[in-house]
Amino acid sequence: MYERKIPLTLNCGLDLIAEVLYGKWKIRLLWFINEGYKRPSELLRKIPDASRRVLNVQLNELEEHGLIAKIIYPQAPPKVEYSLTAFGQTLMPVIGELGRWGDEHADHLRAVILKRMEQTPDDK
Amino acid sequence: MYERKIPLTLNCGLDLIAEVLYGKWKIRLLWFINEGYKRPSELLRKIPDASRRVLNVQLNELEEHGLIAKIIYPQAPPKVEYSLTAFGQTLMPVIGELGRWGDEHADHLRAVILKRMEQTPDDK
DNA sequence: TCGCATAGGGCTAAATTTTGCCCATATTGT
DNA sequence: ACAATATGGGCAAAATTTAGCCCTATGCGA
Repeated sequence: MYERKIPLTLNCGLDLIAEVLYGKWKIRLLWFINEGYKRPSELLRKIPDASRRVLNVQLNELEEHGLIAKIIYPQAPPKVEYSLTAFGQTLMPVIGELGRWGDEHADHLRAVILKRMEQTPDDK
Repeated sequence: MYERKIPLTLNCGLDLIAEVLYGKWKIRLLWFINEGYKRPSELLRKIPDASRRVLNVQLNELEEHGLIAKIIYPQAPPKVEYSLTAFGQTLMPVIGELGRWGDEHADHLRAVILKRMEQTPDDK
């Protein structure tokens, strides 16, 4: 694993939630798991832009942070199912708020984001 | 500026809000600006862990995304003040929710985050 | 027996973000 | 004159995250 060189900041609630949600695909993973897509292969199909590797890594992190639970069925080929823990479920309304805000302001957001990118071709 | 090589995903509201909030210090910046810390030097003092450079960069991004407005007073030494735009203000309740969730579950979160880091000294 | 699907981890390279340093401007205080 | 304050951007290096490739294991069907 990667060994951090700059210490984390864990002062307030915003730091703490950031620590568990930062990660390109984490919110999406929680979202789809909540919708009932439980198996890693399903999730990969739902999020085709992500590499299989990162999904695994981020699923592991979500699990270690107690947001999702993993069931390994002792079969071959292997079968694995994730589900939200009670703790993870408490987060869903908050994620719902995030998505709702983004949806409500989708036009404006798309406009400003794209404008920023036009300044230099393919910018961030 | 940095030239992106992997295209952005801007499908749903979650993608869109992520695009404007991703950045180590952005949420904190919005938070403090909302609390009335308007000048860059004040914000830097409130967020001493951040480099002055990034705060500038991220303030610029927040401005270009229409979340904050910048007033430059034609003085010397220069004086600058940021404030939330009406659009930015609509985001504050959502950030409030994030912080509230983090605060409510602070003990649990600190525990699981630290446990993850003990697995290997100084892990992420 | 080859190919596919399922799941996962090691490892390196690439992508992206953040840091830190330097330079520039103008004013006030020492 | 020199230091300090305030703001900001160029630039390269460091830190961190993500992508991609390879290897493992089992069972099913062509």
